[in-house]
Amino acid sequence: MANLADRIEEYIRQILAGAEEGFILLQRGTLANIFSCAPSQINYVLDTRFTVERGFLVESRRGGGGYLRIMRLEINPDGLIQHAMRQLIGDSLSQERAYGLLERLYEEAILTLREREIMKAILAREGLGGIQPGQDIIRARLMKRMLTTLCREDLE
Amino acid sequence: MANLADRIEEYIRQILAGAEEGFILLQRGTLANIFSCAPSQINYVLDTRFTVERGFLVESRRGGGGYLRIMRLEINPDGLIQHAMRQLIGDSLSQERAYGLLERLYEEAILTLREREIMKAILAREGLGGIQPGQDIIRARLMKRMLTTLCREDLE
DNA sequence: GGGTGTAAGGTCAAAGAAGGTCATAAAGTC
DNA sequence: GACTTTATGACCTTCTTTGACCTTACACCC
Repeated sequence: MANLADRIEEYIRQILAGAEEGFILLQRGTLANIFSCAPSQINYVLDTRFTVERGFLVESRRGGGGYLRIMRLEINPDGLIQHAMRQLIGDSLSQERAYGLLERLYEEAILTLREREIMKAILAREGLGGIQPGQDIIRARLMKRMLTTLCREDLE
Repeated sequence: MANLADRIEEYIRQILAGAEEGFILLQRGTLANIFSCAPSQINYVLDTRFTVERGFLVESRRGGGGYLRIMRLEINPDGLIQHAMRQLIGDSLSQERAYGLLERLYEEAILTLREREIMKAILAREGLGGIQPGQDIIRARLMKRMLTTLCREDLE
């Protein structure tokens, strides 16, 4: 059931979890070799799974001695929500990015599982389908409202 | 009586009954193969038999490694959530009624304070303002989706 | 310092692998 | 015979995987 992309993601997360410094260095070719796949598959995994919304930053370098540098973004929990709203949400938000962000907030223990699932139910395409003006606009608005609510001091 | 749809339903129920987690993962193609039928027949069964009203929720994923995820909902017909759901069927929902409902669910300890506030933020007039088709319609839809989520057995 | 060879990683389009939808045919039911 | 439920097939959308081709960095040589 677990496809290649998921297995590669798992592998990278594993290594990252064991990294003292919060980042790891990998080589694309080596990784592709380990999983016997096309090198560009690694890019696909990085592009879809190790996104900023999910709390990762990827840098790379080409040429001899090239590498991939994958970082976990550590932000203090207090600032995380505000940061998310400013940097990541904006006026329009796709389901993919919304889900990535919720995943991240859950991993940081800012949301409970139930809270995350409630929010996913709302922000899903099926939930906001057929809406005017544009579901990405509404999604951004609702996400901000929910996160703002969680920042209220009386909810600590 | 033992038509194809009924037999497929029975098969899925059987597997689901043995699932600790309250959900199962299946593949549409595999299932269609087992019963030598068109894949869309599986959708027919899911659409007619594994509905929210009957206590199930279905999610899916396309593409390589795709699946169907069929979840059981905890259903107690006299429960507050079920009562609320019945009222929402085919209905529209004002902010006042929505808030009232959330209040009761909180008092009955079905919702945490945070959950209640998240849901209020979503269902508020300011949240759904300027939306087409009609904010009361959308509010009912979103409320139903949230309540359904709360019934998922895998969130216990 | 400027070629140039080699060793990385990047991009993008197309093929493949799922599941979804909808109109229509077939089978039951009354 | 009319209505409802079930079943199929053609066509669509989404997600994954691959491969051909491109760009960047370094090393080495002259």
